[in-house]
Amino acid sequence: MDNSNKNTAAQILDSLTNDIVSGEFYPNQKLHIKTLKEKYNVGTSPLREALSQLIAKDLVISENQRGFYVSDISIDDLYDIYQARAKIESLCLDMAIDHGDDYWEANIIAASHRLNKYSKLKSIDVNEWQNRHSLFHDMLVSGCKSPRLLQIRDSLFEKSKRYRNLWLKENVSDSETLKINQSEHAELMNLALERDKNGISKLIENHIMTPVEIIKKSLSQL
Amino acid sequence: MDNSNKNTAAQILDSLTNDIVSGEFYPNQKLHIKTLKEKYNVGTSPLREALSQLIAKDLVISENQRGFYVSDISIDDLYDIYQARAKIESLCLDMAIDHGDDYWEANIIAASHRLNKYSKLKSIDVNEWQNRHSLFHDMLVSGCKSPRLLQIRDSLFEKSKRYRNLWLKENVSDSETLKINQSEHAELMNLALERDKNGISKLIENHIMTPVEIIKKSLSQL
DNA sequence: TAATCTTAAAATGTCGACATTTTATGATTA
DNA sequence: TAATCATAAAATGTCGACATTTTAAGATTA
Repeated sequence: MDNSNKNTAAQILDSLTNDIVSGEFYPNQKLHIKTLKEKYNVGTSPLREALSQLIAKDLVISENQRGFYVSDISIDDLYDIYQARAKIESLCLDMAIDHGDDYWEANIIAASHRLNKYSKLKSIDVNEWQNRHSLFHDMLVSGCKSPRLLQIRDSLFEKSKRYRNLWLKENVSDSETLKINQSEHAELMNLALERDKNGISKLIENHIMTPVEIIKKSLSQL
Repeated sequence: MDNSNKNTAAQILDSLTNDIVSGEFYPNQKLHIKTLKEKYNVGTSPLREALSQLIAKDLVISENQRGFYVSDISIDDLYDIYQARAKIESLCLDMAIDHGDDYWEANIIAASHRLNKYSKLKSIDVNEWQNRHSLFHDMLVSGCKSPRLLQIRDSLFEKSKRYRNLWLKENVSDSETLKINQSEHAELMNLALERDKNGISKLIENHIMTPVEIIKKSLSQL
């Protein structure tokens, strides 16, 4: 959050990550050291350190003496990422139902309320809606109490953003999709509070996999 | 494998990773730039690039202007890592049972045979046993066909190695533990071939969690 | 024309130097 | 004595330079 306490490398890491995930840099695009140095106004060392972290996060690849490239995307990978996300989310919910307490329940209800209220507005700011949407799902899984699984969940979500943003560029938020989503969210909350593992598992996997077919279409048009 | 094609940064990354995972560097140990430069005979840049990748992999942490440290370990984290491993392994097996074909089955049978034969020897090289053991489990999950999940599995396994090596330093391989393991391995194979999802799920989770209590004891003695 | 070779330009990866910050040491004060 | 402060030593993070490799362009040959 507060960049003043970060070194240059950590700051560029944020910018670079964002520029890749948002789609400003295309899949497979060459990342020229010189260009990046000028763009972010930094020297060689912190830039290469940031790129090194992105290698470990699979957002960038490098070949010796041939430089850095944005990781490629593919339909296979799209499907794999989303399926992994669906399975991990389901796993987290399963564990959350085992360990969630009254506070967990209360947080879900509160987040659901905030999402609901906003979804009914006439004019919707997509960013704000996404914030509330993410927070609702975060609350559901928060009960699982496993830092590592939540971390894995986050990193998969970050990777999936690349595909989603690609899709969002062409499709503005569809109000019909939004309503389907809303009824699913209500159902997710109920199943969580009723501690229905099987029910929530099936629903969440479908919920997460929903955009895949649409994104797949956008992808194959490129 | 072949370092000749890797740049210095990638080479040190391997060495550093190994030295941390094997326990040569202790948890929380300060990693002085100067010392490391001398130890690995390299300059600042590739060293810091390697450390940057280790940050992304959670094996190293850094504070601005205060340098690099080996990540800490804890009983909570030990438990979290192993539980995440158990759940992911179970998930992979579940998917493998869905997608595994004749080749998958054959590979399991072959790997099981190699592990079995070696386990019955009078004098056992722990390294060789571990290779065959890992390969057996690799074959079981290989049917899941999800690169991302398998990658997550690998990275969790790497993290768990730190704890296991800590434990191995004090406990030499116990032949009794080994025999229990062997019967579990046979049972795992049968359940896989019989496509018994529920059975294999329970067994694999127990199988993976077995060492946790023992490691926990070693840890609390430090 | 197409393919190969040569040469120039561009880009990468590594190093050591340096400014800045942190840490350790010893002096000063209450 | 204990605590605070000042100073010196050590360590970090960033930069620009440079050697090496790759890429591009043009010349040569079949």
